[in-house]
Amino acid sequence: MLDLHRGRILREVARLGSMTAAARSLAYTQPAVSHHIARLEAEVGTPLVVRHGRGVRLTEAGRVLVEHVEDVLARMDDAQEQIAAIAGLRSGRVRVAVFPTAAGGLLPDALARLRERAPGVAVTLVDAEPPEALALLRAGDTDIAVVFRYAHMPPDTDARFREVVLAEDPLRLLVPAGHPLASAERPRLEDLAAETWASGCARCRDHLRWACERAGFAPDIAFATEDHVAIQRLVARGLAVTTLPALALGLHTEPGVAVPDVPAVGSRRISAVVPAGPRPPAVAALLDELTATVHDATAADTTPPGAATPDTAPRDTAV
Amino acid sequence: MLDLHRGRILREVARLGSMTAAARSLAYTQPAVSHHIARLEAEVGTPLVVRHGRGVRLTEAGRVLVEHVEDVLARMDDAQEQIAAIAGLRSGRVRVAVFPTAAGGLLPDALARLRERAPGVAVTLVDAEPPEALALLRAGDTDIAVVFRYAHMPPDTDARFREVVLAEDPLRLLVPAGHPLASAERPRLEDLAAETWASGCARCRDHLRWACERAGFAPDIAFATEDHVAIQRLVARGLAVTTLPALALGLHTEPGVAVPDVPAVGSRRISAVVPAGPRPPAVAALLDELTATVHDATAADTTPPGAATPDTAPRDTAV
DNA sequence: GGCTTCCCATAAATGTGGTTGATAGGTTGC
DNA sequence: GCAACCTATCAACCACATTTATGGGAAGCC
Repeated sequence: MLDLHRGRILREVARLGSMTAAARSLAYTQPAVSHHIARLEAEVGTPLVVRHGRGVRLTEAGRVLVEHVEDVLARMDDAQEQIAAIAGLRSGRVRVAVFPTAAGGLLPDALARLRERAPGVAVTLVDAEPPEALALLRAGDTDIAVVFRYAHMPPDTDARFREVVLAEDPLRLLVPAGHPLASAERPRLEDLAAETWASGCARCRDHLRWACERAGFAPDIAFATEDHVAIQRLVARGLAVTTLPALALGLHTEPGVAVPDVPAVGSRRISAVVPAGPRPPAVAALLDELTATVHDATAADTTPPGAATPDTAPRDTAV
Repeated sequence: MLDLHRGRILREVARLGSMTAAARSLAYTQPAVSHHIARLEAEVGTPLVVRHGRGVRLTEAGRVLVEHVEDVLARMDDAQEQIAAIAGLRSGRVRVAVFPTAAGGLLPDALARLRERAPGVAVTLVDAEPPEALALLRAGDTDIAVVFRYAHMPPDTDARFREVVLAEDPLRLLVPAGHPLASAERPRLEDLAAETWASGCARCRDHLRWACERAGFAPDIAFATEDHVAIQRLVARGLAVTTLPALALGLHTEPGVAVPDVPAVGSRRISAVVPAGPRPPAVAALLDELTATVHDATAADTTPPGAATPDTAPRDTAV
């Protein structure tokens, strides 16, 4: 059996062309290196190096061996790295800051999967709207920020972080059951413009205004609440119409509201933002489970036909 | 650095599901195996096995490591096999630099024999006059230099190399057919001195001048060409006389030239020069076949009675 | 050519690490 | 609850790797 330790010494001899230099490089004495090479040669039964001027050159057999050793050493490094990742999952910690809807609609499933895969990882979760979540991330007070961004909002480019796109969350139109729009195949603009609107958080309101403006009217927004149950109940009572992300709709659908079978009226992009650079194993694992969760969910879910996953597999992009 | 030896022990533990069984299988004691696993775990910083009923099971980290170890062990076996192939002449490479006459008169037969004995050995051949061949050898750009040396040339003593004498190549006198000297049993000095001479390479010319001077005259050298066919044709046309090594004469004998049955007018020593020290198997094999080739050739060949192999069997001597 | 410098090979002494044998603790199955 | 079996730990022994010391050679530089 060839000893990898000796193989590494041979590699160093090959690289430096001298046993003495290899000894220096490896913090050995020269006779130690000499001895190891001799042992290696005895084991394989053929010369591996020949003296050449000052120093030594490899024979063909030596070159062949070094080539294999190179690959093997790289492979062992891989193994060690992989094990370190697993070891990290044994005692890791992840802090997640996540906007409320995802805290209910995405994280529980992802965390359950993580618990199964890495029971030792301790997860703490705080809910925070995207700006606050990113602030926490910048301050180093969270490891992952799960955020969303509407199309009209500019992506802030901060090279210190990476955005992993998780899903496109389509916006559905919500009207009271029995409302004329409930059965309309294509809502007419003037009908929408005549409605009273309810809306959620500040960013959602901004988006609603932006989208309506682009369509050619200014919505009459009479109600504003971040609670998606409350907002649905306002609709159910016939007080307003609204738009709601499919994710929120999946958490709770109030009786008395109708979701017209019309194309999505827009969408928001849900992403996980993490610090750039190497990720601690626990963080990488939770990211994995997050992407896997949304992938499984959208694959199984046929209700929201506009609910499109990103065209390509979730990939890292500069924020 | 992960020790492959321990990796193999872990593999056996994984295979058999028990340290005791692995110890039996590897002819170790149980504590030895236990100790090795513990060391391995200390090195990677995470448990690799967990007790499970009677025996042990691998953790995920353990499974990952075993997987890598399997591949690495296979790879090391490949390496050993490949080296064994080189050592066993089933593979390998030899580079030969050889002077032109020997490239035609010696190498083809020797290489054919080598091919038969070691079909896997790849040979590359370049022709080079002795000084260039030795330069290639010194630079490490060839494994064997086949060279010749006239008696008047001093052997250069370079302890880094070994000279294996292959043959003494006698110089034959060549005259036009029908020439008075063609039938002379002993050419008279004044007849030779009166002739016009042709000669080959620079070293051959030097030797001709040196030999003639020793005999007591200065030759009139009118023609110089390294091509031994050209030189023979000059003789055949009656333009000159010359000397030619028997080896060259064996390659081609031009109609119209006569080789007087007189003692050889000198000789050159043909040698193979190789780096001192242990020889790669393929190099040693080609050296063998070279000596065997000249031995067989001179044994079978009765035409040049003066063509003497060295008194002793070819042996290594410092150049 | 003689000198210095650098490199490899070998031999003996030393220290670290592997192996062994004995033993204790824990789990399974009857 | 007992017996069988397996792993963990400890101390002693042994082997091997490494070091220190030394000699021989080759390369480069006056």
